[in-house]
Formats: sequence, C-alpha cells, structure tokens
Amino acid sequence: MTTSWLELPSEAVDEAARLLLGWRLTANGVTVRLTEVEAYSGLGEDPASHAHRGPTNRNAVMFGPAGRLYVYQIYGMHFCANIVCGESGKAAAVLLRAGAVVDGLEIARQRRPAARRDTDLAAGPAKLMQVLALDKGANDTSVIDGTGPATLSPPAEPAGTIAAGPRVGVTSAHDVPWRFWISGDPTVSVYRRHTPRRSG
DNA sequence: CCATGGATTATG
DNA sequence: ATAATCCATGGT
Repeated sequence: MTTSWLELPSEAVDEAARLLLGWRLTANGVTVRLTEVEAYSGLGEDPASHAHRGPTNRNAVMFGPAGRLYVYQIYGMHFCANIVCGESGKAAAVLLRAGAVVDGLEIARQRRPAARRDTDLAAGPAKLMQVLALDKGANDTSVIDGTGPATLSPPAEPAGTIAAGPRVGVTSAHDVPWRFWISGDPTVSVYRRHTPRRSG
C-alpha cells in the first residue's frame, strides 16, 4: 500500500496532491471524485501560496494539522477549498480544482443550473464547492473524522494516468508543475495560459 | 472578450 | 483611512 497523503511531510505536498486524485469527497448528499488538484506550500519561495508570507488570520488553517479544509472566498462571490497537508507549523495544502459527480446527481444539477453537461457540474474550484453546498462555514473542519460537513473517502478504483502542468492563475513559478489531473478526464477544465488581468 | 463582487492585504 | 489584488464563473 502506498503512503497515505495524510502522513506525508509538508515538503511532499506535491506528492500528496497526486495521491488525492481519485479520492471522493461527500457533502450534503453529493459525492464528487477528485479529478484535478493543485499543490501549494508555505515553505520556501512560493509567492503563489496564500501562506508564503507567514501566518495570517485567513490562512491560519494551512498551518494546522492535515485533514482539514481551508476555505477562502475569491472575487467576493466564490468559495474554493483546499485540503491541508503536512505537519502542523509547516503550511501546505492541496486546492481542489475539479471533480466528477458520482453520487447525488439530481441534487447537483439543481445546485448548478448553469451546467449544461454533467461534466461541467464540478469542473472548477468554485463549481465544486457549489455542488457540495459548502462555503466559508466549512473552513477549519475535518474531512477525515466525520465531524465536519464533508467527508473524504478512498478511491473505489485506481485514478489512472496522472498528468502534471503549471498551476492556474499563477503568473510566477510557472516552472513548478504543481497542477495535477487525471489524464483524459472530461471534467478537467482546459488550461488557460493565464488570466489576462492586466490590459494587454 | 467583459461584468460581477467582497474579503484580504499592503500602505500611510 | 485608501487602493490594488485575487487559486473564478457566466454570459456576451
């Protein structure tokens, strides 16, 4: 049996991200199978990470024990979730970027009326939160001991071939391929070179 | 491509 | 106190 993502050190957050592919996350009547994730570390030079400048009120959860959710709000209207990895005191987390709905399909469709195809239901970090009906209230809750609204369970089958590439929305550290996805999976969002935030 | 929208962060 | 930024989505 391979080492559990839960027991890996913070330095190996990228490997934890790979291991998390294929795991299933259940909350509020819907289950998704994780198909796309990104690793973030507070260690060393990682300006893309929320934790790279040390602990703050927002990112405190990233410095805590593994197996909890770090939920943050982005662009004022969307929520994204990370699963905290590594040891306490060394920030590391895996952003949940996309998943495939494998249970509770009817509920998921109701929660995501904008999704035209079932593969679009959780094809994005905020979409994934929407189908699971999770928000800021899930921050700092456990996904491994059943005490929180979401529960993580091992894959029913092997994840398959894993591909890697640069993270989404990260302009610096493009040399670090810390975005991982299940190769060929239809729920994985297509990579955008980078968000053209600046004029030009 | 463009609008939306609010918390977070840095700065004074 | 203010201003710029931000791991996005949906519709044009």
